[in-house]
Amino acid sequence: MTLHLHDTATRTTAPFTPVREGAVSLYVCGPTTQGAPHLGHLRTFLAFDVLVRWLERSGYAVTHIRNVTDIDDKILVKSAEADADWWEWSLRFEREFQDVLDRIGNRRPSYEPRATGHVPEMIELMELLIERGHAYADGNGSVYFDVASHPTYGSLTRQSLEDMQDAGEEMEPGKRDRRDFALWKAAKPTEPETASWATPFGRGRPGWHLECSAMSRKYLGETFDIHAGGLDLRFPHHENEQAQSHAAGFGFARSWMHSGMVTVDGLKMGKSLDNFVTAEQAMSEHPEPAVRLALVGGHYRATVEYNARAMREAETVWERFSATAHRAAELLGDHPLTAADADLAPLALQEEFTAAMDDDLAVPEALAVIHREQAALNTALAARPATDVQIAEIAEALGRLRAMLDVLGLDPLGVQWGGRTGADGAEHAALDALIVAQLEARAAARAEKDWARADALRDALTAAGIRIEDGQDGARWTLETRD
RNA sequence: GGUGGGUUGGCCGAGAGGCGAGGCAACGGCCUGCAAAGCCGUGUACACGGGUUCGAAUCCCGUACCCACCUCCA
Repeated sequence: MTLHLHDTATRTTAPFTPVREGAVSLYVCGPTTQGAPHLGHLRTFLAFDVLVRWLERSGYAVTHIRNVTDIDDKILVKSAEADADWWEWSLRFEREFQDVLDRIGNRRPSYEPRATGHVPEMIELMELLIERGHAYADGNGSVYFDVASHPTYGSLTRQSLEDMQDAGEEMEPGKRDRRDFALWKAAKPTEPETASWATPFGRGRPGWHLECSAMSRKYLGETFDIHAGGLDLRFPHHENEQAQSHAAGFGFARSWMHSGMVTVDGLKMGKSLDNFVTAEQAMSEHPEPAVRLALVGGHYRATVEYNARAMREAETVWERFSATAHRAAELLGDHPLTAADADLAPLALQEEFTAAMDDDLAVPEALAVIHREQAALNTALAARPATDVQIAEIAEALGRLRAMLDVLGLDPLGVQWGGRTGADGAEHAALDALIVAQLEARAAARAEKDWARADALRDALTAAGIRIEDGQDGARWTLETRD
């Protein structure tokens, strides 16, 4: 089986064939930097991070573009409310997004173009659309897309113009049709001067939809492979983008991928319901890889519910992955496959894992394969491997486990999650010396069958957050990460 | 009103006509001085009502309920 991906435009899952052999051009709608990133943002960017990882693992060179909408109505409103410059406000959250995505192990895109840096490209596109009869300037600085001029408008979301719900509000005076949308928004006298740019149509600023058409064209070309984003962007944003680009004569996205929403109590996380959990909040309450697992463990198109119970499960599962990998690494010592920067790319993956990922990134099935590999490795570790052959088998199993987990961004021994020790080297060594001394005292007590003393020593360590596991070759310790 | 998606065992979550996905929890066992960790075992679930079929969670018809989008939204 080759890679199959689901295209939300056709609602079919079909073999993936890129425009250029061996290369994939991907455009992901990025954040509007108006506020702090929440789990919904994380979910979407994580979903497509896994896509990129899998494409690369499959041998494709991926050009991953994710824009930053660094100017829009809300940015202007909120920054004004906070008595801050809009550009400062915007950059502040752009940095916060970057920080949070780094923390959760998201690979950075090839490029992250900002809307404000692409005004000339947008002007060019507007001129092209006006020339072709699909857009008009209202004379006051705004430019609108003429929906009626584009017969296939609505095709992405299978909606007909007639059935579109009437917004009911007052229509902007310059619009010919209520459903026409702004390509360019006229500057308002109340807005700061820095928030508008001169154009042949008057001063104004980018409309939300136009920037994506302009930037995807600039960096990926007039036709590219995949356009991705959150499910809630399908309409109007993606419908409008497609209308602009098609009307301009571009091939635009050959397929669309949309990630499912994050819910709380069954309802979509969002500002209006005030039920959103910020990325910062989630990651301060739970280990980053657990948050990642919770968001990435379900199928990317399915809704994922965020709650304490789900997080507890994610933490448990992550700890088990991590514990198995670390136990194997301890046994293997300085083996090449225990290194944080070990090259996992050449390692063969389980066939079932590959088949699952190739089937529209079926992560739940892929995880089942990982769990099986993990159980096998645990069993092998418990069997006191001693011979070279047995050790080599452990190494191979560890390599397979790491390689599969790495596709999901969850390699417990990788650089992102702290590598071998999970702690700073010097501190860890000092702690280890102290604990080992306690464990030796406990071993002595146990040898004398002084269980009270042995248990007291263990209880003291447990109270300090140190978990003791007695193995056949003595005790090992780990830090208890949970409360 | 329009357009999509969904309803699977205590919980989460795959599957999509016949071979018990998987995970978490629970219970039992092995191991262990005890514990922890690990391993093994135990659950006959597919919203409801009809129908098709030798056989349906999976197909068809109908019903109910939930969610998303149609306004800014990852």
